[in-house]
Order: sequence, then C-alpha cells, then structure tokens
Amino acid sequence: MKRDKVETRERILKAAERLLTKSGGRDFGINSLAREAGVDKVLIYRYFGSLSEVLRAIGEETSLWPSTVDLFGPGVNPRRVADPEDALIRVLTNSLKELRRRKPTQEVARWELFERNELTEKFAAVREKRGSELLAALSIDSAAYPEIDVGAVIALVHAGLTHMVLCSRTADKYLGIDLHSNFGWGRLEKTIDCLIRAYLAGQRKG
Amino acid sequence: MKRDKVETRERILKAAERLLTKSGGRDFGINSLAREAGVDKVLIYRYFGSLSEVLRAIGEETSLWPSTVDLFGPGVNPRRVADPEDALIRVLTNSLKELRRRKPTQEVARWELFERNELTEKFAAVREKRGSELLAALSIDSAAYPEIDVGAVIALVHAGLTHMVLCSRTADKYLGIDLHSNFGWGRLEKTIDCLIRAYLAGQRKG
DNA sequence: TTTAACTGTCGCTGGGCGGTGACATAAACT
DNA sequence: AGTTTATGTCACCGCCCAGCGACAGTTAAA
Repeated sequence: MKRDKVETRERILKAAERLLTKSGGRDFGINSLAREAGVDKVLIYRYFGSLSEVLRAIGEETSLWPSTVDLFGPGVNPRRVADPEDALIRVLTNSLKELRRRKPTQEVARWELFERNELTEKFAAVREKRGSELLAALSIDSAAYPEIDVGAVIALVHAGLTHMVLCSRTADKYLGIDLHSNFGWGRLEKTIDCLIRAYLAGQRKG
Repeated sequence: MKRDKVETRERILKAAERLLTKSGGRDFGINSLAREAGVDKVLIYRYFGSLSEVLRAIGEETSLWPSTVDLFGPGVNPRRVADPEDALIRVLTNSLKELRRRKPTQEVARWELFERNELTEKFAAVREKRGSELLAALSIDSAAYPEIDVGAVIALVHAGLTHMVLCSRTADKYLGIDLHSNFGWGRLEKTIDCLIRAYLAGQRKG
C-alpha cells in the first residue's frame, strides 16, 4: 500500500460516501467502512478519531446539500425574488429533484429519523437555515395574504416529498403513488404546483 | 418459571411491543427480545419459529393501526360519506393525531424506511388498503372536479404528517414548525384544512 | 405407576462488532 | 550513513449476536 496520508484519508471519505449510498446508515460501522475503503480500520481511528468524526468530515467536505442555485434555479437572486408564488413552487419541486438524485443525502435524512449525531444535527441545522432564508426571500408574510401560514405549507410539502423519497428505497408505492416511475413523481410535481397556487389564490381573496 | 405456553407466548408478544416502543427496530433481535421478555430465546424459536414470525404475529394480534372509525370519526359510514371535503380533512388530521399517540406504530413506520420485513410490509399493505378505501369513499374522482389528483394530495399530505411525526423524536423543529408544542401541530392542522379546501375549490372552478 | 410429551434452562459454536497494542517498513531529517 | 518519525499491517480482546443440542422439571396420558 502506498504511504500517503492525505490520499488514504480521501479514500476513507470516498468509501464512506459509497457505503452510505449503498446500504445506508444501517451497517455503517468501522469494520464495514474499513473493508469498503480497503484500508485497515486503525487508520480510520488515527485520521479521524472516531466514526462520528468521519461523518462530520463528510458533512463539511462533500456536497451533501443542494446549493441555493440548485433550488431557485439559475439566474435567480434569492434576495430579490420576482414572483414569489413561482419561486416557491420551483424551490419545492427542485428540492424533490435534488434529493432524489443525492443518495448520500437521502441516507443522512433517513439517519436523522433514528438518532442524533454530528452529521444529522448539521443536516437539520442546514435545513432550518435554508427554510428561513426561503421564507425571507418570498416575503409574502404580510399584505396581500391575510391569514396565511406559508411556513407551515412549505414544511408540510417538503416533509411529504422527503418522506416519499425515503420510502422509495423499501416501498413500491405510497398511497397509490408509484415511487419507481417518472409518472409517479410527475404526479407529485404537478400536485405541488396546483396545491400551492390554489392555497395562495384562496388566501389572497379572503 | 410457570409452565404455561400461551402465557409465555403472550409475554413474548408484549415484550416485543415494549421493545419496539423503547428502541425501535434498531436493536430488535432474538437476544434483546428474550431479555426483555425474561424468557429463554429458544422458546421464541419454539413458539414462533423465527423473528419474522414474531413480527407477523405483532401485526396480526396487536392494534398497531388506527381503525376506520378512528380515522373517519364516530358515526360516519365510510361507504357513504356525506361531505367528501370535510371527510378528507378529518381523515388526514385524525391520521396525524392517531399516529402521534401510537409510539409502536411510529417505530414501525420508521422501520419501513430502513428495511423490509414481515411487519413493515404489512404496514405498507395496510396503508395502501386504507388509502384506496378512502379514495373510494370520497368519490370525487369525476364530475365536479375536472383535472384533479386527490390521490396525490392525500399521499403528499399524509407523507408530510408522517415524516414530521417521525422527525419529532430527534429534531426540535422542522422548517420552523415546533414539533414539541401543541401550537406547532395546530399550525399543521389548520394548514391541512386550508390547503385541502383551497385545492378542491380551485379545481371545482376550472 | 410407569411412560411419554411438553415446557423451560443451560451452555456451546461460529461469527461480526468496536477498539487497542505491538510490530514492520517506508520516508524524512541530521 | 544512522536515527527518528510517520504510515500501514497484524493479532488480539471482550462483547453481543443468531442458532443449536443436550438436559431437567412438570404434566398428563397409558
């Protein structure tokens, strides 16, 4: 084996990501990680100290989370959104798309449901931060919409999307929605669109 | 130890439920179950054959899932619903309430995200069955609402509720929604109400 | 009363786990 | 060159796991 600390460290991190995408946090342990990386496990201890430090490193050194432009779309200034309604819908559907193609992120989200650790706490923190930024960017909290709770709608829809993506690993469908076809996810996207528009329209009037 | 087969079997099942509520499916194994039940593990094999048979028994012999009347409310015939809009909202908010107070059910739902086993598959099957029954009971698939996908709305909202309930074990809040106060859950309930009404109203017109 | 079946107890095997100490070897410095 | 330091390898510990075979105490039938 080549004696290169940084490369070995890198290999461990890559293996950790691979392991996460492969089998999730289920059998994510020192031994399996060492096996996946083709590295003696003692090196993991030496370079990271513990498993949770590996997780922290993953959270900091890899792109687990979609960027603002991933969510808002290209060419959009999140601090000055032209059409809030449109932006909201786009962020939600983009959240779905981004989460669907980021397997490691899915695993961390799944993990959050089971336990708190360095990574899941960071995950939650980023989610809350993005959420409040989004809410601020939309700035539809006041005039046009009298009795409205956009925050709750965002939370509900986002949680729903997340849950169904996580379900897709073990379930075929969720309440009739096919979790393994573009048709199923398309239904969801369209529903998000209609739902948000209807909600805001209804609130705008009365 | 008393020599009573049926009582011992019962003890094992009770212990399984307790174990489930306590630590979830994470360390649900032969040894931990035997320990929890205060019973030698060989008896589990003798009386159930395997762990998955225990799971099957839990699914069949305990009340993991809310009944139809739990969901629709008392005095409602699910086969002939008076006000579909109202019924839908009530079923969704009741789903939230029921899931919130059934810890073992929450753990099974959490489990479903990680792996398939006898119990989680039954869980999914019951969910799908209830879902299609609900959809049939509402019978708003045709005339009054032209381009509508009530199934997708139900799925999305239900998934969202489920996800946030599951999150409440490890997270304090989800996108700003306080997961540990009646205020937070109340926001959700009201939002469900407004969201569903707005969606159906919007679809009714155009 | 003898015998058979049932119920529960004990101890073992083989394996994976997290974690650690002793050792080998390559690289870098003096 | 020789010495030190860093990097990687190996063998081991104690623990828990699933599963199995042998046995002991009880019960009920013959």
